[in-house]
Amino acid sequence: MFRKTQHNRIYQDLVGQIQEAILDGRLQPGDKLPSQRELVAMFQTSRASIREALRVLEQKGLIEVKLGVSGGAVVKTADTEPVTESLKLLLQQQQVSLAHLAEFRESIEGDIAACAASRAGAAEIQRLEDILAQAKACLERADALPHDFIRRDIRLHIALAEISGNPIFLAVTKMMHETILGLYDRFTLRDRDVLEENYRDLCALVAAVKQGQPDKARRLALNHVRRFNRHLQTTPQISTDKQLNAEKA
Amino acid sequence: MFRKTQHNRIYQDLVGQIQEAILDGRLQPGDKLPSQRELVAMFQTSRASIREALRVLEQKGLIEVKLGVSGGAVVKTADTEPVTESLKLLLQQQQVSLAHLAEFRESIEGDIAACAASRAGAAEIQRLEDILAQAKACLERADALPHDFIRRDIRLHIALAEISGNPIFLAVTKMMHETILGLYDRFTLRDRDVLEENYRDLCALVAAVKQGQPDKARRLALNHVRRFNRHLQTTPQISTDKQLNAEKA
DNA sequence: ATCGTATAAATGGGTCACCCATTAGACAAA
DNA sequence: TTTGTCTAATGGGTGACCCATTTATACGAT
Repeated sequence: MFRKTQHNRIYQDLVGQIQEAILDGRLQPGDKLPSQRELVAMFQTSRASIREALRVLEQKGLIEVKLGVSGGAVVKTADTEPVTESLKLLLQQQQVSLAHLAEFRESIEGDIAACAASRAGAAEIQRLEDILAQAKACLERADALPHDFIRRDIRLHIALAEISGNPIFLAVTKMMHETILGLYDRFTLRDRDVLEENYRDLCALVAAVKQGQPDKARRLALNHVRRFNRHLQTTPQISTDKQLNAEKA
Repeated sequence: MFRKTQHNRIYQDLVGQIQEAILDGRLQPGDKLPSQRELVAMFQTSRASIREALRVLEQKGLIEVKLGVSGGAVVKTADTEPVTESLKLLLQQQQVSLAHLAEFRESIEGDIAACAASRAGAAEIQRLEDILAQAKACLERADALPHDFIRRDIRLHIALAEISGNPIFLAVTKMMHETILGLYDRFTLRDRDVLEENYRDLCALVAAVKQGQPDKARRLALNHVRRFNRHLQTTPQISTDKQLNAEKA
């Protein structure tokens, strides 16, 4: 029937107006907003309110604020980072288990690989092979940490998501791997055998992408993820701070 | 090699500390943060910095700030809203198309249905059938709007995601449908035929879940999504403000 | 002329002392 | 019991102010 009375907090109004200008295209990426003191004059409000609005716009990923003379708020190009960030928060709050992540990953990684296989050009394939070469170097150098290899592994999956051309795949992939990486410390994934097996999986996957075989790429990616998930399940798990906190309570 | 010197803006430190407390579980949903003036004393900083931090946390969907005595910042329960919000921003900046959403949805909706089919108990099936009954009523009542049916359609998909038992499926499903719903106004999806076809799809899908046939459920869900996506592609699209502005420029 | 250095100016970051509107609860009046 | 009023605590908002960073410019030594 009736709705709650609106408490128009000033900064919300400012955020709305500036956001609208950006989405309308009146403000293009790269454009500089007026200085805070000018905005104070334009909007007839206080600097504190202006700055609260800028903080929110910054958090939304719409602007970037730089320091010093000729600094100020600049409109950013759209990016998946805010989506990734909030997805991560959501997952961390809902106490998502590795099993959940694994199941979800099995659901999409194959399709990402298939998309990438059908859309990759020469430049994209070169990029994948560069990452593969780096990963190989990590395996062969005696002083390289397992962590270094894993970073390349993740970079390759993110590259595949980028090649897929679908920003949702990209955002979700980043979210998954950042979340998994945050859980890595809990696992002692140090077996050289496992890493080398991973590497062979990736080589085969990139080869399928190179040959433009979506179905083969999908199958290989799925097997890769499944094998990886099995390793996670059988690897001893180290307690996290969070769990320790929960036990204390 | 080197990283940019850190400009530890105070509010970022505050956001980090409070966010960490929430993610660690030291602050539970419903818990009240100290008042702004108390936080000033605790963190030895100014109220403006405190408030900038609260604005950011609010934007992240971690807290909610209420007015008046016994008001203040309260830890919120996790929600998909921030993800949806930033995804919508990406969409409006034309970085994500409906085709991207459709592709992503085809990638996971089948697996969600399959999970649900293998995990649904009697109570869950009853719930699905209740929603189906409501949807049927929406089709039969002359005064029901297409919008009402679509809301039931969405609720059924969300229920399936809940039954799947995987919070990532749930979060992603909510995100997808909230985003799609936001775009509905651009489409004239008013054909009764389309809605009834949708309804038959859902009936078959629920039946497969009831019979505990994951593969059949997966196939039906996938066909349902594909057919829906085809309708979106062939339905006349209504221009948005942004496109009108772009044409003017 | 060239190079380095000091200086000035503009910017965002941050603090402080205030004041106002909202709200819950205590309490009095009807 | 109901209604109105007062009070205190809270978040919202403001303006004056100072500081650190950054860039352009002026100026001086070579």
